[in-house]
Amino acid sequence: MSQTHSRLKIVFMGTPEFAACILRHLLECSFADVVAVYTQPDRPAGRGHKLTPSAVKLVAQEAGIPLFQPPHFKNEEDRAALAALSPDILVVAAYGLLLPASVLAIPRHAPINVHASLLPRYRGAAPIQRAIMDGESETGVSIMRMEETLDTGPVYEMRSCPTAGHTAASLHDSLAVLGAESLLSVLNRFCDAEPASVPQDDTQSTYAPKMTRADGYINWELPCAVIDARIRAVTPWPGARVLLHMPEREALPLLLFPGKMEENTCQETTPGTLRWDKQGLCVATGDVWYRLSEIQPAGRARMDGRAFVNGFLKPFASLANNTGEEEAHLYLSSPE
RNA sequence: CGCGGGGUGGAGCAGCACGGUAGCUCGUCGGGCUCAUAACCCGAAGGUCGUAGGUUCAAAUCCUGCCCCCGCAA
Repeated sequence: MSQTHSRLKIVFMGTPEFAACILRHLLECSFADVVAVYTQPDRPAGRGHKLTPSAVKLVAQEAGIPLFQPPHFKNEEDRAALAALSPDILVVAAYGLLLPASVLAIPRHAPINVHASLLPRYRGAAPIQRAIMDGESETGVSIMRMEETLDTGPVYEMRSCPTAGHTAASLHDSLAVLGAESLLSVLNRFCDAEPASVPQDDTQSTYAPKMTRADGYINWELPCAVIDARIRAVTPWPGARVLLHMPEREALPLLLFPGKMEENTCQETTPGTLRWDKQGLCVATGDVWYRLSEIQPAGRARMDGRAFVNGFLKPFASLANNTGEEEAHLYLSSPE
């Protein structure tokens, strides 16, 4: 692993946690020096609209690495500042900016990118969520040479990872680590010469557009497996959103978290119907019952199914009819 | 000063506009029933009602400051 060649001079560009994870790995790398970090300018975020630094910025600051936060590279002086760093390689991961050719041409060796999918599939902004949502059994990371067009460059290396049981959040974390490891492997080869890369087959490409709130709406008439994949894909954002309709009360907005598919069929029951017992609650889908593990009512903390039944559903046992198992109805949340 | 919702025994909630006995569904502990049970019956423990002040004969309830949590928005 140790090289007799000089260490690689790297400029890193990234913004959210996915990028921060990769940067942390890069900082521990024995054959690369991160000489500067670029990240998106601090933005107002969170309650109170406080100016918030990106995850990458925090890592860079802690490591004492020079930090740049230009809003874009349209100005000659910003490009010149980057060029002055004379990087061997530009490493980009979820930076949030489409880099112009004039910037991509700056590094001596190559501008390379870590993308969370098995290219050419799932190019674009939400590859992790989209892969889960589509029911893919496997996804992964790709290390590629950047081109002017988004996620189209030749690929140095890909590593795959199963999606089973993952939420977008957990898969994101796994892929960030996998991506970092794969990146280091590619960089290591760069110490000698630019490694081989294979062009993407554009005819096989698919696009993974950014997630929207509407992606979190659930159609209960679909098969349980499809619904489960969708809920996992939108967790934690935008979240599986539904409205709980109860007799003589305003509909309650709910955020659902991934649960478990039951064995027993619910063909006799209208999809979306909620049923609860001592263990918790289930909702009817197109085929089998889906047991909800955690629910978050509007304005409340996340809680398990039993707690939700105790506090929110039991009071209705008296209003509705009660005979052992109780039912209410869940409907799709409708777009305003 | 972006908008709104919350903090009540271990959990989830009700009670607060009309101040004055701590409620509900669970959990826990003890006992009973049962071949048995997350089932059922009986009983018990457990609460500074987020925090600091104020008003009042009296505050979970009204007023003010502060802390923490959640959603929207970014």
